[in-house]
Amino acid sequence: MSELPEVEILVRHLDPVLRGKRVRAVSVLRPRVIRPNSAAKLQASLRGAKFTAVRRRGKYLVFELSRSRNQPVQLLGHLGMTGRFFVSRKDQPTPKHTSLFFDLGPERLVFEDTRYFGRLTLDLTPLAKLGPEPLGEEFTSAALAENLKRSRQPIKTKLLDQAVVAGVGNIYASEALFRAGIAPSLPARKLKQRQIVRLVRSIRRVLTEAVRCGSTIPLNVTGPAQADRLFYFGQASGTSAFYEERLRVYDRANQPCGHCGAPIRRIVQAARSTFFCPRCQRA
DNA sequence: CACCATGTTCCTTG
DNA sequence: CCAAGGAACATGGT
Repeated sequence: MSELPEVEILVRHLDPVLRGKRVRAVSVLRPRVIRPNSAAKLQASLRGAKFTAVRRRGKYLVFELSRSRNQPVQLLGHLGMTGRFFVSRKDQPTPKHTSLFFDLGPERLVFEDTRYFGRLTLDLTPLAKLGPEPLGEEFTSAALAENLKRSRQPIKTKLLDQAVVAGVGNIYASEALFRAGIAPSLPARKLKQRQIVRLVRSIRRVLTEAVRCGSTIPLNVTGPAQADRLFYFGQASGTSAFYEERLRVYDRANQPCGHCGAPIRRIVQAARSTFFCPRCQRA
């Protein structure tokens, strides 16, 4: 969960379901998720507001609502590592690690998050710090080159910087570098122009394929609210294998590279796992 | 018990 | 001031 493609798919499901629904109340079970705003402030701002749209920016969900007299409110959501949003009937029990839920009348919008790294806030300043959308036209090789040219950081680490490109996480950073044939340890400023061009294309391709693949996965509705519209995906037994088959290097340490047969290696960079083919991605 | 995990922010160090 | 590294956040799986 929770790199750009997963958030994109979630947003596509949530948008038509939430549009027009009114927030009757907000129940905050874990006040820390609302940092830095207080729970009381969020409840006061959202009570009675109506969802008008749900969109995505980087890995953030942006909930747009309208209060009385058409006053717009925006709410920023981040899934962290394990966060999930889903809609279920009010008579269904909420899961164990529910951070918060919105009372929508007969239904609820539930924010479940096992590790509680996720966030929900009225503070929109995180959006201002994000770099270009990788699938938008502002993400060009010239823009990427500008961001890489002064950095000695390994390119893999640099791709995780949301100010460089918004939405790439640990899985797709490894995948994009594999497809571009670039060693993850290469210092960012050492990339040649043609490598940067290839990297931009690889990032776009990897993310686009993931969104397309996720869109075709039947939603996994196992769980406490089986009959309801739950937005789990890529998580359950059946769908997961299919979903992860597309990943060519991530979590494949010691398995043969699909291109050359050399064993995939796992290294640690900036305290995160990186997977790559030492033969297809030479330093 | 040890180590690992899809993310971000804050603190320290150079 | 900036870049880079590491801890912290919290819980569960292997």
